[in-house]
Amino acid sequence: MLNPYSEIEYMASDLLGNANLLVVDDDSLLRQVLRDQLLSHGVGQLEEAGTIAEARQKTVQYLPDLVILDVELPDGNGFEFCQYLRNSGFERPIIMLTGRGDETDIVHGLDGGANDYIAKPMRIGELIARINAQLRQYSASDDVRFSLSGFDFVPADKIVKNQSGQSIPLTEKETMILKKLFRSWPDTVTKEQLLSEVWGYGGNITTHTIETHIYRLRQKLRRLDASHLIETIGAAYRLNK
Amino acid sequence: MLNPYSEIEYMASDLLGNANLLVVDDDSLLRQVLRDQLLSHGVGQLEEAGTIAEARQKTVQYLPDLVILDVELPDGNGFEFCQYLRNSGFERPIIMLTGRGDETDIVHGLDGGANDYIAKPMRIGELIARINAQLRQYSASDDVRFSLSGFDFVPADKIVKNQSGQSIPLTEKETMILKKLFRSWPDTVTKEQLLSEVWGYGGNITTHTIETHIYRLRQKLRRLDASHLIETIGAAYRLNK
DNA sequence: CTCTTATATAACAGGCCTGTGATAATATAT
DNA sequence: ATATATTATCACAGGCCTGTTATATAAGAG
Repeated sequence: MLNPYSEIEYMASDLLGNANLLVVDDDSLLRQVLRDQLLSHGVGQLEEAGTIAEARQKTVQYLPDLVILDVELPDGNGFEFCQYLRNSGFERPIIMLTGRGDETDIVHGLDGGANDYIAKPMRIGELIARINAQLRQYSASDDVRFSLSGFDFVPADKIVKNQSGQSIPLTEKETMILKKLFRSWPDTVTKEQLLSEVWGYGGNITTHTIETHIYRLRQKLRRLDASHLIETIGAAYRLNK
Repeated sequence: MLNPYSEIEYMASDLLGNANLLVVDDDSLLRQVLRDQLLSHGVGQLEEAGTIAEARQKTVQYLPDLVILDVELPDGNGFEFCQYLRNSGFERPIIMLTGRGDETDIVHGLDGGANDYIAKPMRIGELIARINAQLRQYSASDDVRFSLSGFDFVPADKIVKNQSGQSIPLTEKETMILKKLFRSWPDTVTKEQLLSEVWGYGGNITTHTIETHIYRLRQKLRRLDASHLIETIGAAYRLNK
């Protein structure tokens, strides 16, 4: 094996269920079908837009985790909106959808910043799988952001925010621990897991050090009225909704 | 705009040219076609494998930046090899290739850890675009690794290595600066760019601070016989091959 | 060539991060 | 209920990180 230590599980870890999707398409019938299918396949939340203007507004309002974007829209085309989103700092996955399966379109879409491109009529299972693949990749990206019951965690900035807009800076270690906790949610994370994930194999550290770091994290979270966020489950920790 | 400050360029930044691809397919004719097409489209380096055994060996030997993987192979199937790679800690993009365009296969492939899935016969332009899209995403991921003329830089571990195996730890700021330099290569990076990228808009910092950090980086690099790596170009810095 | 400006090098010091020791509180077992 | 083990809380101190100040060197202008 290339790396015998990292045993990565490509299991569910319910990415879909925690995802908030935005579907942009002018065909309201298709939107209806997508809504039914996606929600029944476990998508957490779903917003819809029929025009680019509407999509722009909803992107700001809901900051979706992933955008499904049709190319042909009444007030413009999806390629331009995709690039607009990218230039606005929107880094999350965009899956383009189109009736035309032209190679030119696909290249155009992908080179314009889309993450994936599916031709209509698309198969719902494939769409779900591609959505999952995108969410999985994004969750391992540099600029991932986590949210849980109103609290935002931005690893790249090393801060946690609450709904009131208060934000508290985290240290390096605190950020790594919290990242592991968020990524593992709703599962628990043992101290041994934290040891190997955060400190690696060179870390001559006892589990007591972890307890101290958790204590400090809780202190900071308390200042955001989120003292309940980290709960102890036996010899492990877990994020609490 | 969602974020008026981040103006991301989805331009070339020659990801393809610096990429080392591994093509796994038992059809040697197809491999030949792919080789010709990919290299003529600017792919930097390309390795080939006709069997899983061979693919396994070449993955370890060359650590390719991206794997193009056929499903049907003489000594096993691509799905299993894909999962094997993931369980071995291989995090880089895998694009699966298959004659069958069954939805089941696509779902199976993507859920098994593949990043993308293309049905044969594939169009070379689409393949290139999808390769580019994957490389782009990977370059923004957590576990990206950079290499330049024998020097390895692993942002996640905050270390630089040379061919002799010597490695030197970097500080947070040094890592961020080096990451920006590698990502921008072969372009130059001005001090203003470093200011906004590394320190952001709250940083009450003069450009002189950057000069000091570059100095410290060069000191460490000198210990790896890589003193030439960072060169000064006017008011900017650049990585030197 | 001289003056001016930009960059490189070096040393300094405050501050934050982090692991550990010590004690209290809580959970678990017998 | 008592003893034992585990976890939480708090204080401490060494060390590393980082921005700044100071000086030397190099580059560029006129």
